[in-house]
Amino acid sequence: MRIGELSRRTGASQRSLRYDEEQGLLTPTRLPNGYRDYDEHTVTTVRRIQVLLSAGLGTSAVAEILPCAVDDGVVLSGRCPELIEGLAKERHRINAAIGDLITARDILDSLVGRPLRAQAVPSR
Amino acid sequence: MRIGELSRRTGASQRSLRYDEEQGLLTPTRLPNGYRDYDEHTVTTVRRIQVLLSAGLGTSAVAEILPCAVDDGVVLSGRCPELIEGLAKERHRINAAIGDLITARDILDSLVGRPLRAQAVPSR
DNA sequence: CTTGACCTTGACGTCAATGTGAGGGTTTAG
DNA sequence: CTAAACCCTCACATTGACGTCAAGGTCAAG
Repeated sequence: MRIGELSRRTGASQRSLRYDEEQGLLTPTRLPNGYRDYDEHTVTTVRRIQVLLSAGLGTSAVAEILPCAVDDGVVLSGRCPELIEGLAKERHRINAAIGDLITARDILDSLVGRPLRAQAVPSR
Repeated sequence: MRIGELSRRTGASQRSLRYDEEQGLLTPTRLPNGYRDYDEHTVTTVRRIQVLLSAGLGTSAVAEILPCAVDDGVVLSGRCPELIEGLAKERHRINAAIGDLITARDILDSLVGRPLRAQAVPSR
């Protein structure tokens, strides 16, 4: 599929898709006329990218992570060896961010007079 | 207290503190020599600002929210009338962000082969 | 052949929060 | 008096993920 359809189907702007490619997150083939040609699978990949970026990972981090998840969604735990360390670090960052968000939400709630629920921090 | 001490006690850079003032988040008085003079209470305020900003709220949103929480930490549910709407919106945004973070964390976990736990999304 | 929808590359603009540096007062200690 | 540690106000630089515009190729329909 070409960039327009991919954009429509993912909600990502064409600019973003080209930017993702520039950053090594996507590697579409080219049609004879030079147009980008994405395969069906890419729709899923783009959604993953959107989630990871919106979670505050940088494009470079996503670029490291992404190729490990490419194959059919199969878990490739053993591969991507020295990467796991970085992942744990990102995971930690994310847990911290979740904590911050919950704290912020509690502040908002306290302003509205909404009682704070006791609730487990969703981490491990 | 002057800006140096406030910076040390909150971890915020002096630049950030001046920026926050420029954005209307802080309104220190001035000493005869022109130096900013913060009261004790400001330490708490700055911490709140840090949490809200790191939660993705913009300075303008924080500027709206903050004055409602100023008085001794007492809950001012009734006041700040038409603001509550905006707060609910921010709350929604935050919950969505939390959801994204959890999704992202799950992606990371699935890469490491860590099993996903069933867990409640911490919202209401 | 022309119109319009689609695609290309390239480059400059934006936004928010903050870094950084210049140039210059003030206050305390020696 | 002078150095050192504070503080001040500009004001330009930076970062990341885009938006936006320019100038132009491609292709199917009429």
